[in-house]
Amino acid sequence: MYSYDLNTNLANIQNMLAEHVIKKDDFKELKIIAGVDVSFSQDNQAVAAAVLIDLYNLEIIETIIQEVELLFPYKSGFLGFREANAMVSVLNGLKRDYDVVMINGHGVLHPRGFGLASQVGVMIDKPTLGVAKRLIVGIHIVEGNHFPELIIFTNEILGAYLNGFYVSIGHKISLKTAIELFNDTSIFKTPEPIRQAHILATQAFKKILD
DNA sequence: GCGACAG
DNA sequence: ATCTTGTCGC
Repeated sequence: MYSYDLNTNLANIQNMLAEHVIKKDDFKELKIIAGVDVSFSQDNQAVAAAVLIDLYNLEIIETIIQEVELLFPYKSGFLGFREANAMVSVLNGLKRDYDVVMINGHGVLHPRGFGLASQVGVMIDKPTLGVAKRLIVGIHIVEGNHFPELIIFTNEILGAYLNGFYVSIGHKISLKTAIELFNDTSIFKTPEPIRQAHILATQAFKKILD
C-alpha cells in the first residue's frame, strides 16, 4: 500500500500542515481535558474512546466510545493518517466541550514536525499535546543539565522526556504548559486522560468482538 | 545491504 | 496496537 510516491506525498502534506501548527499557548482556560485512544488488533475494525476529565480533581465527567474503521495501515512517521480521523470523530461525539486533548503519540517531536497529536489539533483547531513512550527513529536527543531533559531536533527544542514519556506540543499549547499538564494529570505512571481512554477503548473493543 | 521504526 | 503466564512488590 505504501509506494514511494505515496510516502513522498504524505510527507509533503505533513510538511505543509506543520506550518499551521501553533507552538504557543492559545486558549482561554484549561479546565476540561480530553483523552483519546483507539483500540484494534489485526484488521481495520477498531474502537475509539474519549474521556473528559476535570483538571482540578482528575475525575471523569464524560465518556464516549465509537466503532470506527481505520483506513490506513500503520507506518512509523505516518500514524496521523491512520488514527487522526477516528480520534476527531469520537471527539466530535462528546456532548460537553473541552479545552485541550492529550493524545497517545507525538506532536511536533516528529521528523516533519507533524505527528498525530499535531494533526488532530489542526483538524479540530484546539490545543493538543502528544505523549509517547518511544521516540521515532531519526529524532535526536540532547540531554539538558536540568530537569526535565530537553530534546532537540534541527536546532529547535521540541519536547521533553519525563517519567518515561516523551511529551511534546501538539497544537496551540506551549511545551511548558504541556509539561505542566502532563505532571498535573499523572497520579499513576500514565497520565489519567490517556490511561482512562485506553482502558475504555480496550474494554469496549473486546466487548464488541463478542 | 541489514535492521529499526509513535500506535 | 494486541496476543499471553507468571511474577515481583506494595
